[in-house]
Amino acid sequence: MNMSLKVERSTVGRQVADRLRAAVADGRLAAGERLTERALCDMTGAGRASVREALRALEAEGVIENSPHRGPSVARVSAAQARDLYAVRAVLEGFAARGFALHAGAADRAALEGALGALVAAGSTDALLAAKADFYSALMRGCGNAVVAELLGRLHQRIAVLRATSMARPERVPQSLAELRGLADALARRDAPAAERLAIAHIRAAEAAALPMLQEHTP
Amino acid sequence: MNMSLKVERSTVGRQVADRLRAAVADGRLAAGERLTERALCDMTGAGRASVREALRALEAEGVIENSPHRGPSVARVSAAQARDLYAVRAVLEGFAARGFALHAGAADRAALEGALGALVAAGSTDALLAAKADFYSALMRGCGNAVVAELLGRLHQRIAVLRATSMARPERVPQSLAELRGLADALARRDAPAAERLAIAHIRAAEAAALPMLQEHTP
DNA sequence: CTTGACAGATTGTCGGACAATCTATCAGGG
DNA sequence: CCCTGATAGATTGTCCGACAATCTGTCAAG
Repeated sequence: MNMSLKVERSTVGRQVADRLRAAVADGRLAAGERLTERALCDMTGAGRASVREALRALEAEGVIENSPHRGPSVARVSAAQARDLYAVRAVLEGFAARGFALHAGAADRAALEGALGALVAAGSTDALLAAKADFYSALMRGCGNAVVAELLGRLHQRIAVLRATSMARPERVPQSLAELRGLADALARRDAPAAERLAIAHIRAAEAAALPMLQEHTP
Repeated sequence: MNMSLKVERSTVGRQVADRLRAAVADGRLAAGERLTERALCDMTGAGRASVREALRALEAEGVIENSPHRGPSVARVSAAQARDLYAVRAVLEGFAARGFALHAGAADRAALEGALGALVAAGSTDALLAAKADFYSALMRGCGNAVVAELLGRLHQRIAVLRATSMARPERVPQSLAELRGLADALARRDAPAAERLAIAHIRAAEAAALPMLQEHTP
């Protein structure tokens, strides 16, 4: 049998973690905001044990920071940290793109193309984000390296925090789309060097668009 | 003031995590071994809350695996995972080496040279491991990217688990030392491409020495 | 204005308790 | 004999309450 139906055992702690993650990603919890356990208990209805569990998970992901006896707060991403974050992401995503070009299966290639189609056809912002997630999901599955997939997942979380502090720039969407199409073409051609180069260029462009917003806030 | 005297607030949970980490790294806890909270409480004298906290941290680091209602167990690293682990480590460490070559400060360069000196002069295995840790510590500080330093720290943890399952090969020490010296030379020359190439080659060699041990255990 | 002590708030940690769930053992049927 | 199903034990997930340790802000004294 090869049916991978993971039952996705959901515990309260994980639900709380998911809710907090989402709240941070869409800006309901601002960067630097302090989170008291009591408040989170009241907010979620969960007990302190579950809340603390969620906080540990988020802390490990880098979404929140915690110092003993002072309490956790939403991670504040400095300009320097953001630069480091994007640099590492570029390296890893370039590696993933190369891996996909070299040894991705037919299913993952099809999924990537499908996501790209949904990407260009997306009407709403939500649809666009969903298609983007699908695109990256296919890329990660097809790159043949579970570790890089895991690490990039966390980096994306942290960058999502960052993106919530700056703001969305709809004017960059067409440019970003063109970059992704170029990447997808290289992947389809199995052109590993080009894929790596384009993936890195894509991240660089995203960084160049996002960083200026931060420079002002963190002198 | 610029004196970074971090007080290293130690909580019981972190102490337990450190002890478990060490126990896994040196093989006292074998890969795949199940860990019951009760046993850990008795072993460490800490309460369940602290033990669970430590378990969450180790789980996030990839040192242990956990599935709800079944309990945690020491992570079992398959041959495929090990391959992925080394591949990502090579990419990241190459990136770090490049960064160090390009913009490391004098202090970090001196620390690297000092660690290399201690490395060749090391008499015991403990001294050798300590010097190696110093070497990597200097490399991470000098690479100018805190994110890659953090990620590599975790990867090293996971690889330590792996190394505990296979065994130490003292016959590779001279070869490994020569590789590190070559890397240090390239770093001192500020030769970024060579540094990246040598760092990657070093990881590849370590992988080639470690992987065969795993192939047999995980068919 | 700086320094020091004080009080409030919050976390770290423990112990106990109960339900939900997993695992292994064992009886019964084909 | 092998497979299926139920039962019991063990373990985790979760809550509650409690107390000490520590941080933070306020306020008085110099």
